[in-house]
Amino acid sequence: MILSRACNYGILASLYIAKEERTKTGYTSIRHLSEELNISFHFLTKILQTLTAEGILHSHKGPKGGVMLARNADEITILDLVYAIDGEDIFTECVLGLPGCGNEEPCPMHFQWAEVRENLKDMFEHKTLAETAGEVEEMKLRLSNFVRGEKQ
Amino acid sequence: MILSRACNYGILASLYIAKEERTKTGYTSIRHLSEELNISFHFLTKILQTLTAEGILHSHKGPKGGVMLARNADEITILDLVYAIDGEDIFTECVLGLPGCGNEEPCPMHFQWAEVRENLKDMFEHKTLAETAGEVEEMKLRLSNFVRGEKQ
DNA sequence: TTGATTTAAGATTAAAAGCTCTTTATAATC
DNA sequence: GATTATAAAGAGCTTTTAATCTTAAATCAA
Repeated sequence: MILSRACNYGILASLYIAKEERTKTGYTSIRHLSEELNISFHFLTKILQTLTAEGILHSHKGPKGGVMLARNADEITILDLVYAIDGEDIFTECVLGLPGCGNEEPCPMHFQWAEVRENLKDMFEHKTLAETAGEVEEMKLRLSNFVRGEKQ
Repeated sequence: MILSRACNYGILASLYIAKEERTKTGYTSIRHLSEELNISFHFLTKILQTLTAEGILHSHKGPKGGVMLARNADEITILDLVYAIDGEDIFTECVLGLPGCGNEEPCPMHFQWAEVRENLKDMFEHKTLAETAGEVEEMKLRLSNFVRGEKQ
């Protein structure tokens, strides 16, 4: 898998929050997110703690607490989430795992891989939460881990 | 990491074998491969067993034994190795990890990801061992896990 | 001010990936 | 035949990732 499971969950949850915030204000509880998306509550809590620490979300304890986007949804990209959770390694690592691979000491796939990798990065960078959450709503795209029919 | 470590090692070893076979015939011992590439002998043995079982390599026990390419080097692509070791999952999996994601029930990144993924697959498919091993030799590209100067 | 609700934090467990060790089977050479 | 070199096979250890459990801290509302 190209992204870690934590990163998958972090993206799905952030998209869900962005979608909610199109019509309501205030915090979204992690319990609610975990139920809607079918993600373990405690695991999701940890992931969202990371996003909070990275300044992408705000959190609030107590009743009516939860998390919300710390910036405008069109100022947060999927790339921001990937960086926050998985780091930037996937955009710098050698595809054959050679330490120190780069333009100076390239592995046999370095230049081709660098191109694909750049496309991947562009893809993540051009997807804002605002735009993507909009698509999710208009096109009724999936966000949850449920398979068709299994709950909603 | 996009490919497993086992897959990295399998590719590096196969390229080394292809390079050797440009000038010599017969088997290349796994011990030799593991020393040249700085890869654990037992681990590499297992990986190459898989490639042998998949019909990509031939093996031979006893003195002067080892492994050799089972087909002509221009008839083996890096994609063949990836399929044999990691399977085809990375070319079918959802980038957000949603089960059953596809054209019918797409996740919010499905179509963009499908494109990047196809580029990645093309990249692996167009790299034959013959061509790549040639480049390694002509351009003195790296194959081993050693960092510069550490043995060479 | 007490109780309920919620995130924070850290310890623990489970599963997967990566790696090592030992033994066995086979083949070549002397 | 005995010895040595080699791959095959499988058991088992280590590290990383994923997930769970427990307790603490903060906040709100009655």
